[in-house]
Amino acid sequence: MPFDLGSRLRAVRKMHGLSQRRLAERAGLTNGTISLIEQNKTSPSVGSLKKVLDGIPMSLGDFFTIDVVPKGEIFFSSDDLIELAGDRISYRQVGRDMSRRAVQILHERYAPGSDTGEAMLRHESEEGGVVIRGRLEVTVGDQRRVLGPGDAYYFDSRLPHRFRNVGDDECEVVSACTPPSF
Amino acid sequence: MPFDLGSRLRAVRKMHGLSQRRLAERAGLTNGTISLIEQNKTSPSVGSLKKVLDGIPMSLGDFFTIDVVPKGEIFFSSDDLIELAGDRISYRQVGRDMSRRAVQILHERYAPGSDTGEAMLRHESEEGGVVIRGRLEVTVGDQRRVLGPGDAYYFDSRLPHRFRNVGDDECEVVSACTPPSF
DNA sequence: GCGCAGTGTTTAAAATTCTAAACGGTCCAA
DNA sequence: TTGGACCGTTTAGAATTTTAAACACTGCGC
Repeated sequence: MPFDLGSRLRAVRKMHGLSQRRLAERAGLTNGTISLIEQNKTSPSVGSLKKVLDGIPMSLGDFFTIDVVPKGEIFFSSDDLIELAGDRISYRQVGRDMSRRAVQILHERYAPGSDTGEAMLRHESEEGGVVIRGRLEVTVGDQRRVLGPGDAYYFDSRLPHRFRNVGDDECEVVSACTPPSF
Repeated sequence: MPFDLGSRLRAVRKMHGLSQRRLAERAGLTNGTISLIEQNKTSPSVGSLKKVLDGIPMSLGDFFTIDVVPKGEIFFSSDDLIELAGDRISYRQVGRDMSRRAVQILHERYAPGSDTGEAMLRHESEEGGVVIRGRLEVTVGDQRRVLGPGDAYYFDSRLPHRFRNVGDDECEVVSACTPPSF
């Protein structure tokens, strides 16, 4: 039961696109320290680890709780959506087992070239959506894909994520956020 | 934002009824170390902290995530239950806002003198119940109370807890556990 | 080829944590 | 009151982490 803190830190750091030196600078430590920690050659003090995480930024609670490898699928092709509907109306579900994942559907539009920027991590949040029109580039952790009409996404919001309209036209998306606000 | 690891450890340790020496022994450290950590006079290495938590036992994730002071009420008098019912049937809810707390109701009986012992902590669990007949001693963290007919409890299962029938007769309880199993 | 800027890694010395033992306190029974 | 058992705290020295600087490697422009 050796807790693999090194790999965990390395995964988190790379997900945020930081080098050892850049993270060390932001954390107020040296790059050597980051290297030793990631190789499990030292066990950092909680204070040092907190400094490192402040440079990401991420809380200690999230660091020890978050799944380093995203569980379940992230991307779904248009055909992968689950049809829940009757005959007149079509409800197509993103993701399979949503029993533990209460979410709320929204409808969004992105002007050409618009960009959400890198979003902060939040605790206990999930989000998903479907692209209706246009081309949307979705980045989740170290995974990235351009989605077209009919494609969809679903992921744990604690992973860093970003949306960009990379098409020439307005982009229309049906998205969902959690927890449900009404 | 100095993370008050010392107070957190002290609270967790006391909830489990351990002295610094007893915890140190179980963790394979010295009592002095526990003392220094709890006073925030040193910032333990993550390895040392893990040893300490193994002696409790508790995971690093739980340690940094758990609420040291239980949120919300724990105990409810008979009058505090929320009536949800119609006219013929009475549904009385334990606790006020259950929207984020999906649980499952059970029906239990305790023979005189029976005792669950100290239960392990589990992640992401909640439980509650109502005493129907008899007298049930409920211990949650550092709080303890003897409940009679009509009284009830609700708490985060990650807190250590214990049930004892302290009466001379069988004790009947309607309890609930999470997550729902059907 | 060369230089340069960027990686991650290693190592002796400085800084910090951890141990072992002592200290002072309370409580309770003899 | 005395003793014993337990409690949390403190402190010098041993063990570990962290630093600072060097090392080795890759990719890119010239």
